Amino acid sequence: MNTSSQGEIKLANFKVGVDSVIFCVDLERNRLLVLVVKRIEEPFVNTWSLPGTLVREGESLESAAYRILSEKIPVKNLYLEQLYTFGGPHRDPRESPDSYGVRYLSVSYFALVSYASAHLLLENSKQVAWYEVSKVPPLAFDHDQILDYGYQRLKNKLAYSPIAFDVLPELFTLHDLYQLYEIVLGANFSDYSNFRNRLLKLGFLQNSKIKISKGAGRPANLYRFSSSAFAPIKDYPLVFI
Amino acid sequence: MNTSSQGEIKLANFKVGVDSVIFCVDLERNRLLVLVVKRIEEPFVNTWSLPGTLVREGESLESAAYRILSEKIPVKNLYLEQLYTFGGPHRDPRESPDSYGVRYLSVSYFALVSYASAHLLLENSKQVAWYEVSKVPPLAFDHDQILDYGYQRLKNKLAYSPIAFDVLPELFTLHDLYQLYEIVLGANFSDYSNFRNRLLKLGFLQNSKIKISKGAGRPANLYRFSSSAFAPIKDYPLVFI
DNA sequence: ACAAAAGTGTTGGTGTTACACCCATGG
DNA sequence: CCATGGGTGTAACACCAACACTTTTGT
Repeated sequence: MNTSSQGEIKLANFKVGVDSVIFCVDLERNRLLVLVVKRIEEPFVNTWSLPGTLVREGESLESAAYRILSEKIPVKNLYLEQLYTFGGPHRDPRESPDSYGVRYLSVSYFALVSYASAHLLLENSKQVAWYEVSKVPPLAFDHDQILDYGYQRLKNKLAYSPIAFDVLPELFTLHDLYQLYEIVLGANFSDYSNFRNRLLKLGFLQNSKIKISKGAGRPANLYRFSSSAFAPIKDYPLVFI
Repeated sequence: MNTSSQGEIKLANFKVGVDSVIFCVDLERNRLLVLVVKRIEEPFVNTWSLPGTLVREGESLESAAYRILSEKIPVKNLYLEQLYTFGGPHRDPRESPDSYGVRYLSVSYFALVSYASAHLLLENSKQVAWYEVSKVPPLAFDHDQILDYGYQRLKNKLAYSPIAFDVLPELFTLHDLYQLYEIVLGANFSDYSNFRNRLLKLGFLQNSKIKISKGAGRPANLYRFSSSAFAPIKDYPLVFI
């Protein structure tokens, strides 16, 4: 960072926004949902957009991300990570010449939240909504692009990281887990029996021996993610698919 | 991004810096190098740091990254991608209370450049240097962290993406390619014969049938990366290791 | 008894690992 | 003719996809 002070060179001044792609897997109705909010001011007033906020004094990027999240849903049982930073000029219409040349930069975050948290808000105001990923309307700014990017990341993360266990309940059946993967990656992403064998062979799923019945049929075992059993293998390249 | 206008809430104002982790593989001496520059002003004056700059008016993040790059080396034959954005408060000492609360955010980029480009600069001033990754001195700001992050990314990219071919010469031997991988990933990352078979089976390496001799021993075939043969498979999950 | 849900087993095929071996050239 | 650098082959094994099958429950 050098500030060579030749006559005409001026540094840009930025406001920094944090926009989040918040996913939620609805296991009851087999849907992958993403959270959108309706803009209440210009630009793009009344257009759907990703939930976001501008970073305040003394606030970190991640805090800002958590702040908007917590305004919408309980911030428990979630996975959050930084996605990408979009910072080109002219990506925000507010960057008009008459606004003293202030630029708007957006640091995007990607989150996966538990359905239990999420559906608290399902009946909420008209300003906030969960859309199925395949049915999201056109979004404000470059948010369509950010959403695509986040969706890709979600699919990759699911294949290589244990993020599913951040949003499943403490105890879950292997069919729940399989279904979560199916909803995100598409049906036939893998044979159930092979999926099951692979996961169990990795050794971090603990059979609680507690049984749970879902109508007719053999009751399923409830499993638990054992972070202590996962710790030693966390740095190896694992594939969960 | 909502600008709720309650009394005391103030948005932070940012300068945005772009810092790059620039790697270069020296095939002649089996070293992985990273570019560092000596700071010529406060803060951290005379400390080594990653090459960076503050974003100017009308300039995109990537342009800024290319700008510093091009000051140091020819920006041909390189791979560049965004790494991570560090934006917490207090990461930059310039954020003192008397500087009107301006925050410094850093968008980091990661680059791999060809050795041919890089060594043009090897004899340069005392302000710029290539260090072996394992011997980099402590860096200014949080640049040690950024370097670590970039090194990780380099290793991952090499395993899953054809970035090596961006920095190898047009024609190269399979041993050159293997050596490049060895330097970055460490010796014994894979058996040579297996590495070779895997790469050839992927089908995008074109044998030019031109032979080249390296002292005694059988001459090696020169290969060429065929981007047209790679295109159809680029979206599949490939492993090059 | 039967259908539904969960869980187990089998089999052919493919990929990977760790080597040993063969080929072409310079000195 | 042999050391050197380059290239090929292969046996054992692990893994994986696909599918059939068994077990346990509710009605």
